Amino acid sequence: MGINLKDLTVIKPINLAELRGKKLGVDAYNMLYQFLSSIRQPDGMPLQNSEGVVTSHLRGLLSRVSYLNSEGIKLCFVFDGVPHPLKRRLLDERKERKKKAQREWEEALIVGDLERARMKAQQTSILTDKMIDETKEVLDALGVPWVQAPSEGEAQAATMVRDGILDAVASQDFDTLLYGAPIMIRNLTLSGKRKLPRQQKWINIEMEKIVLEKVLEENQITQEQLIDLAILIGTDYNRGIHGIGPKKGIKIIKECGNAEKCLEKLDQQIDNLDELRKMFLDTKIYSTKNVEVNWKEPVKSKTIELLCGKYEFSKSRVDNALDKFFGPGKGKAEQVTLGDFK
DNA sequence: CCGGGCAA
DNA sequence: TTGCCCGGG
Repeated sequence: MGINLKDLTVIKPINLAELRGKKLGVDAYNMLYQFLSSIRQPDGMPLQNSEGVVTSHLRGLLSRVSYLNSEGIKLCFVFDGVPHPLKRRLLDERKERKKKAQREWEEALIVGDLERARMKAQQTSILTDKMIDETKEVLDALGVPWVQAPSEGEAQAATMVRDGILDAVASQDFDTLLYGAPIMIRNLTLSGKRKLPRQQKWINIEMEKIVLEKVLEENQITQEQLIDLAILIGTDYNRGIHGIGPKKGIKIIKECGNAEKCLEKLDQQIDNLDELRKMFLDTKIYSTKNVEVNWKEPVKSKTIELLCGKYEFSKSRVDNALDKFFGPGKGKAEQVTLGDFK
């Protein structure tokens, strides 16, 4: 789930109005996974149609997309392609953790501990290729564009922002900054409330804007140093140096200048250092060039056929969502905000 | 996660 | 209006 760069980032709270008229590249996997894991019943079961086809991801997608669209925010979904081989270790670890969570979910159900059951169920979430295909089909029906990245979606999205095709990348993951996305948006949600795991507490979640240039400026480091720092802390693609977190990491990278010198000083080693850097730095290698994105009106009949027919959503819910693409709110899209968005 | 419904 | 709970498929 990326690295924790929160301590080093300059976070600016942002509201929906500031995003009006903006084109956002959505880290599709990131968003769908959140839906799949959180839209669940008390016992932990996801939503499904009468044939047992899971629909939580589509349920979340419909409300998120329609709402943001009614606010004049244009989304372009960016899907992950083939993961870099160095990610294998992480993916295998995740798979094991999910197996364990599956067992614990079943155990919690037997004991009747619903809260624990739900929590464990969330951890079992696996976004399948089928779900990804279903999502693309629904997006097509809604007229919402999507892009298939050859490798990491975040690299693709970052490139599109740098190329001026999009305004920002929407993701929870700070990796987005490593890929050089000039602007990222976190917590692209509607209601600001979220339940804290294991606790009765609710906290307010605000949308956040993070400008890469400001992060570098604030820490007095270069993009290359940010990447080296992340590698020292540990990324999805490599284990970090034990005892080095954001705090010690920033200190030592500024002191030594680059990862090699840090490693020398710490008498440590990191495999594939150059390959890791290349992946974050030469993003274009891992992105498709000349992609085009177009926003269209939803095809109502197709949307209803899919969501109400195949997935058995209620007609009123789908109608309501579709209205947000046409109804009174549509005018908001025209009130494009000016300025350089920084 | 989010919207609708209903209570305060 | 605001807050909380529930159901969604």
